[in-house]
Amino acid sequence: MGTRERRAMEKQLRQNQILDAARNLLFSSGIDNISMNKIAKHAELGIGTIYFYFKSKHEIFIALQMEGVALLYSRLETIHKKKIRSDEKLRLIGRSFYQFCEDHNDYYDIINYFLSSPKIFFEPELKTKVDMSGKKITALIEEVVCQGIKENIFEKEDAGKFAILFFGSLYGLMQFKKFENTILASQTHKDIYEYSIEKLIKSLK
Amino acid sequence: MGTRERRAMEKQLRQNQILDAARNLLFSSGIDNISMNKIAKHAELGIGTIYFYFKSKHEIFIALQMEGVALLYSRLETIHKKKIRSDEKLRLIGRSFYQFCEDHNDYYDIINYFLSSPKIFFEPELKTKVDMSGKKITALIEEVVCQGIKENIFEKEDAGKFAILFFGSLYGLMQFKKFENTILASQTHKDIYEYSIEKLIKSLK
Amino acid sequence: MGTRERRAMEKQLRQNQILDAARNLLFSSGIDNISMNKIAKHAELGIGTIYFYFKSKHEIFIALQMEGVALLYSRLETIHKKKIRSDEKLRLIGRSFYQFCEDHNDYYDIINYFLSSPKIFFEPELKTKVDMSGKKITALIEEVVCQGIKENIFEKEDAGKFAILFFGSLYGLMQFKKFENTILASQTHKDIYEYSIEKLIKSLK
Amino acid sequence: MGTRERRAMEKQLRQNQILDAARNLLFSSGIDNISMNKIAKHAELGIGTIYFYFKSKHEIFIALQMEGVALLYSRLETIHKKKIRSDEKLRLIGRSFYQFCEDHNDYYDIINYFLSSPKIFFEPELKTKVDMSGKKITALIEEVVCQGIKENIFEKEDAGKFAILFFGSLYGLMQFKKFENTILASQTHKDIYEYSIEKLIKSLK
DNA sequence: CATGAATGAGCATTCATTCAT
DNA sequence: TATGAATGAATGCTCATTCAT
Repeated sequence: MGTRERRAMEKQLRQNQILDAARNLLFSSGIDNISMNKIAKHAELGIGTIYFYFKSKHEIFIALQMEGVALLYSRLETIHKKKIRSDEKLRLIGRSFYQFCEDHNDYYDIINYFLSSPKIFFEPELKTKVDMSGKKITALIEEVVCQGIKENIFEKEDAGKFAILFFGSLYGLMQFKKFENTILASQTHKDIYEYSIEKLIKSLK
Repeated sequence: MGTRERRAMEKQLRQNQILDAARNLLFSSGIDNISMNKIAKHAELGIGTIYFYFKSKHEIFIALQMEGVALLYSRLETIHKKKIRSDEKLRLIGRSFYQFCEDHNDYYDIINYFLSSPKIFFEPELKTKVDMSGKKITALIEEVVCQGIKENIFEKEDAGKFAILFFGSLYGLMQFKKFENTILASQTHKDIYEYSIEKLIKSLK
Repeated sequence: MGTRERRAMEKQLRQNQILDAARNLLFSSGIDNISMNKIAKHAELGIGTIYFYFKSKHEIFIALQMEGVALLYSRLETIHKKKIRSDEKLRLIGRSFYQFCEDHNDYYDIINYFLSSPKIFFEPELKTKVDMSGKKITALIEEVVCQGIKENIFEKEDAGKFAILFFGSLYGLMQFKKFENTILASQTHKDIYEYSIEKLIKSLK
Repeated sequence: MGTRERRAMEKQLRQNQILDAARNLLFSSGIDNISMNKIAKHAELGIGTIYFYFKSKHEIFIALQMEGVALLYSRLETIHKKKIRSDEKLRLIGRSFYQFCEDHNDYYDIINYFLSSPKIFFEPELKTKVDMSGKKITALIEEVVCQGIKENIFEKEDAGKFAILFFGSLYGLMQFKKFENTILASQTHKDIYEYSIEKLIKSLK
């Protein structure tokens, strides 16, 4: 392995080291309690070093968000690759998103962070990056719907619109998890979520 | 009017004065730019006085959130009172929520703030308050659905669950507004939103 | 003494405490080594307290500058009040400025700071404040010149212009003090300065 | 061309490359926004490389300052070479300095930076370098005055002293440019400057 | 020669909150 | 009731410089 390659690898390593620290922090103290100095301390690096690898805090957040979306995407992709009916795929996708949010509170928080932050907040360049990574998710859902239409499982439909409805709805519903003991009263959040998946799928038929 | 009553009224007055200032600030500088000192200056009161009437910043935010929800509720209520078919009611409710978000970016931001902040964030007491105010919204939707079922416009249905699906979905979809030029690509957000309303209503039939 | 008066006095006191700290720091470590945190530590106050009394670092600098100019002005005023010929007054003013720079290296540095900082640097409001304080100096010189003209000591002259030439020249010359051992070579700076005063005065006759 | 010479030339080249970057930065973002890292990036060189050619930021600044002074000097020299009366020369020199400050705000700022920084600031060695480059300016003026004396245009005079008065005055007056709308009130800065040149010249006669 | 990763002190400023009066 | 002075930890970020490779 040449010097250059080793250098590149080390650079990658450091970046991961920083991202690891940030992710840990995110997980343990919530998104509002991450600061660059804390990340540095956690990563056992000088604060300057952090800035050497990431231009700003935003950039770290975005890297994390993209990690999260990539992880979610890979889960959904696995489902998409299965040889099963499209309606079943949608069902599994819905559940998979739920599971993802449960398993990765950290990534969920950060995706949420981007989805819910006021409109103009990130520099356009970064925003586009984030958005595009999100687009992969809805695109995948769209494909599933298209497939279902081809298979005559679903009615003819604007698959692109439905994909956004589907993902947007599930995202919105996830937020209600925190109302389990108040608004939701007697119902469990999980039940409502499952019900919603079915309802949405049925609306395609 | 007795002393006690006058006292109570004055208290109410002061509280409103503070809330007015906070609301103005929220509107003019965004949710991230509100500080207690700024509120005090705006309200032309001492900072100590603010803390006399609200014991924390959270409390002020919650009061504002409740205002927002109340405003939204009153809009929805107006619709509910109309003598129209339940499906039309749902349609109008959906649109009304959209309009509300457009008209009251300030309240939208603050409702969003509560809906999207990490799970354990507020003292339980305050949280309950917030949640309950939100419950009124879903309860109203539930009523509309029940009515529709009675009228045989909708199929028999778990109205409570549907209400949450309906409101959760629309809320989730609203967040995608900011992707109008990226994820949504060729579609307008408004179209997708309208499409979603119809889809959801249809799923009841 | 009422409460209000005591309060006002205490406020004044604190402000002076802060300004004292800043002035000391300025004197001991030069203008580039003053930071708000250092001022706070020196003043034995919390950093927040500093910001309670002064909106920004600029404001402290400006307060200091105005102190300095006021001090210089008072020295010049004393001269102006004397019952002596105007040419002698100018001579004393020139020397007085020199002495002032020697005695108050700290104030000299800060006046210099304002005089030599790039054009657009301060918020207009603050800039005006500073400028106006400076104007008093040139206005006083102008008066002296006018008086000299009336007394027929000086030729008829645009006193306003000359005042600026006079003060500007002396200011510029002061900067050359630091070249005493290099550019100035065999001459002493003081000699050149004295020579310049005389030359400028003579040019009025 | 031997190896050694080529080496020397390459060195010169690199230095210029760095200086170019620094100059550009100086011009485009002002003296307070230059950092070694920025210079490196601009010059498309490693930061280490910069430090190989200049051992500190000061050294770069000094190189730039000397460039500036050299440029000013060359302008003045052109005037000095003309076959015109010495008084006219002084007039043109004065105007030329004014024009130089207007044309080269960047160099003006950096010359100013050296002229106005607190006394002991640079390592003696560097300071001497800077000072000497400045000396050339006053020496040239001195020559002009000497010539004028020889030509009997000017009275017998200590030309060295006058040169410093002349240049110091004009430098000081330039600083007042920024007060055009405040202290200077109704007068234009340019008028005052012109007036001053004349006054200074007349004082020689 | 040339590189660029690493440092960490330092910066100006903000802010929710407390508490003596 | 009402005030507002005081706090100090915390924030994101910059920068000149070093040094191992």
